[in-house]
Order: sequence, then C-alpha cells, then structure tokens
Amino acid sequence: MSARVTPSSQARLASGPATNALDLVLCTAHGRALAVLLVRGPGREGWTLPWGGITAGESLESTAAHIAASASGAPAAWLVQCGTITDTRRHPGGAALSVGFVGVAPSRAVPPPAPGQWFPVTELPVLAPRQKAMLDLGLAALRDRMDVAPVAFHLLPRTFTLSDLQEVYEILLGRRLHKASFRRALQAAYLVEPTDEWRSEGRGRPAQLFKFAPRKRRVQQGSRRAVRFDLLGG
Amino acid sequence: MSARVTPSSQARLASGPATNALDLVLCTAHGRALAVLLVRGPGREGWTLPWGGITAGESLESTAAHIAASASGAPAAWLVQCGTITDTRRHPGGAALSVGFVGVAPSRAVPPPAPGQWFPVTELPVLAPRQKAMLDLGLAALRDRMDVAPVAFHLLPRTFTLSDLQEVYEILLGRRLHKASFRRALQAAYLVEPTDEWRSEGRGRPAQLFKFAPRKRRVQQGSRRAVRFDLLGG
DNA sequence: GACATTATTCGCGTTATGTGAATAATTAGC
DNA sequence: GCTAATTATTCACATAACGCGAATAATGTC
Repeated sequence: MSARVTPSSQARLASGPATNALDLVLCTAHGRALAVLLVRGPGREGWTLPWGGITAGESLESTAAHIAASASGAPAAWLVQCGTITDTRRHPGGAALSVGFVGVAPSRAVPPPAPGQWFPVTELPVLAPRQKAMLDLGLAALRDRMDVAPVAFHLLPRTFTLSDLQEVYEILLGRRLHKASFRRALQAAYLVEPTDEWRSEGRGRPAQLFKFAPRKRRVQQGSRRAVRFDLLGG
Repeated sequence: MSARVTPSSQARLASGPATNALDLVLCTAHGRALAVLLVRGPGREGWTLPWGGITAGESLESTAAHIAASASGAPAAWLVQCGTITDTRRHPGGAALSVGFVGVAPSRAVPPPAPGQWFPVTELPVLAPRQKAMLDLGLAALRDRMDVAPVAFHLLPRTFTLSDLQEVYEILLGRRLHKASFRRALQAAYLVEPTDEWRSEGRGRPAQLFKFAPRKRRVQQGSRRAVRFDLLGG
C-alpha cells in the first residue's frame, strides 16, 4: 500500500497501457492558509498531486483513502469525490481519465513521508495543466461543501479554540466574519462541546478549548429552511 | 451524432474493449412529478440511461451535450457532471468506469425519438444496479444544485406562471411551500419578469405568465450571507 | 498598577421569514 | 344577473435570524 504513490509506482503505471487514474487534493490548515499535499514525480516532471491507478476490484472511495493514507502518513479525516477530467492535456501517468477526490487532514498531522510535502495554496509550484485544473476543482468542492459537511472541523486538531475555528472558516470563505454572529450561530447548532482545558497564547485572555461533538440530529421535521433565490447564477 | 445512443451503437461499444462510458440522467417536469429519460437497450437488458463512449478527443461536457440532444430530440437546458462510479456491478456496455451527468429539459419538449421514453420517477422500471446508482446520484445532484443554478426554471417552458414555478420547487424539495414567502423571496432576487400574457385554467383568476430574466448580478460585494451550521451532517 | 491584547457576551436595530387573512379576477351554477 | 367556488396576488403582523458596536473578562507586559 505504501508503494502506491512512490515515484517507482508512478513510473510503472506510466509505462503500461493507458488506464484511469485517481488524483487526490488533500488539504490541511497551515498557519493562516490552506496547504495542499504534493509529491515529487520520478523524472523532471516536478511536483504532482498524489495519485494512483484505478483497478476494477476496488471502489474509488477505498482507493482514495489508501492514497491519502500513504501519501500523508495518516488517514484522511474526510474525503469526497469532486469531479472527473479528461480533456485538459494528459495525465502524468498517461491515464485517459482522472477521477478527482478532495480531502482534509487535521492540522496537527505528522509530516508526510519522503516524496510528499505540504504547500500553502499561495505558494504552489507550477503544475501540469490537468493537475492544476484538478486542484482548482478540489478547492472549489471544499468551499461548496463546507456548510453541508464538517470540513472546517476536520481541518483542526481534536480540540481547538473558537477563534481557531473562526479562522478556518475565514480562510475557506475568503472573508472576515463577525465574532459574535459566528458564535451565536455555532451555539444554536449544538456542534461543539467545551472541554475543561484552556489555552493561553501568551498575551490576552486564555481561550477555552472545544471539541467537535454534534448532537444527534433532531428530526428536523419539515426542514423549514427558506428557499434561496439569491445564489442563482443566471 | 444521432447514432450515439441507438441500440446498434451500444452493441458496438459493448463488443469492443472495456473503456469508459458517460451515463446521462436527463430530467423533465411531467405533470406533478419529475420524469427521467430512458432508452431501450438492444437485447433483453430492458431500459437503461442514455449513454455513450468517452473518446480522447472530445470533452466530457461536449459528449454529454451530444448524448442529451440525440436521446431527447432537443438540446438540454442545463447539464452538469454528478459523479463517477466504478464499483457497482458492471456497465451495460462493459465499460470499466461510468462518468455521470445530470441535466434538465424544458417540460414542453418534443417527445423523444424512437428508443427513448420519459418515465415519472415514481414509475421507473427496474434498472441494473449501476444504472440505479447513477440515477440516484443524478437526482441528488439536481436537488443539491437547485439553489445555486436555475434548475427549476429550465425545467419549465419559456413562460410560466408563478404557481408553475412553485410547483416545480415543491417537487424538487419534496415539501409544500407557503405562497407568500415564495413570491416575496423570488421578487427580491429579480429573477423573473412579467410578460403581458395571462393564462386561464378555466376555473379561478387567470395567472400572469413570467419569463426567466435574471438581472445582471449586482456586485454582491461581501457576499454577506451568514455562515450556516445547521446543515452539517456529523 | 496602567495598558495592551485576546476572549466572551450583551443589547439593539435591521432584515428575513412564517403565516393567516384580505383582496382580485375569473368560471360554474342557478 | 347574482352567488358560490376557485385560483391568483398581496397585505399585515408576529417571530426569528442576523449585523454590529460596545461592554465585560482574564491574561501578559511595562
């Protein structure tokens, strides 16, 4: 399993017949920005997304999970398919078609094994066109799903301060949020529980640490959310 | 192009080497329910989603558009990729991997050409496992995107009454909506314009016909939408 | 001890939403 | 023609959600 993303495995697939590949956009929180995991390819091709071949016997989800674990050194906290690409130039492995997955790893994650490295999204190296397209797909999917899946929570360590959480939301949304509003909405959703630990950053009042502990979904009978027309892109 | 989904083209692909296929979930409004387009396969396999092979030279979007046009008899009003499947049994054409697209066609659309037929989602014939999985993916994607893309509007003819529109929303959401709230939100979004036509259903006051005419997106500077925590699934 | 810094909460004005009822315009029945 | 039934459209008000500035709390620094 750990050979799945080594340079040698990539070379092996590349020399075989054209098949299908699974590309992974794995993200973590890295200071004030998102970071993405890249691995160094075998030849002069530079950095690529972690990837592997798709085999008939294994589900895509399982393949993605294995690639994530072996490339980052720990299982991903969340993973989802984010799109399939075929037209933008070819895949580094020569695959006809790339199925993309996006995932997140907690920010306290161990440093990745040998060929991998986290890159802040603001300091990415130049990628091949299809890789770049896939990365954009993945990041867009992250933002799309953050209010329907606990993406932000899984980007953080098991315990975190509310300011940490708000900062992750601000990174993902790309805008500042008002503290009081953010916390009011969070409280109303019963998603976090306080722990009895505090963390002091040196200056200022220490912050209480919380953990992600969603209450069992109240039956939410009618799902009375109003219809929103203001997001429609003509 | 029109041969793309005929039984003979499917048989041809099926007898070739295992490749990749594109499956299409094309929907329309059919009375009080959604309807999905199915085509009759060549042998005893019964009904399947319209599909075609994926070729290296053509983009997935373009392939999907061609399949939609030839299977339904008119170009789709909206199309989007909705997921790739590989694990649930095999594809009727023997493809290793199925890329799914979901689309909508206006309800006044002409009847589909020979091998195709609209089926209300409540009266679907039994489909092969992968087909059924893809259909569920497509319908889920429709509902996911209806508040970010004008899905409901493209399910309707060019002009429609506000009751028509509300009915489509109710079908997609699976719940009743309050008339006044629905219209208030619609007005606020500047998405429709009244025409000078009215339609009388025989009984009751005639309804004014509207058309989809979204105002140029106001810059929406801060996108001040509040963070929503209430949709997170643990 | 005064001040800077960060955390947490309060309070209030504004906007969005839910909901029942009023008003409007037509057909069906008498 | 008049009345009831039916569907469309809008109003009015109560409630809930949200934006935002300011107050309060708890720590470190000088």
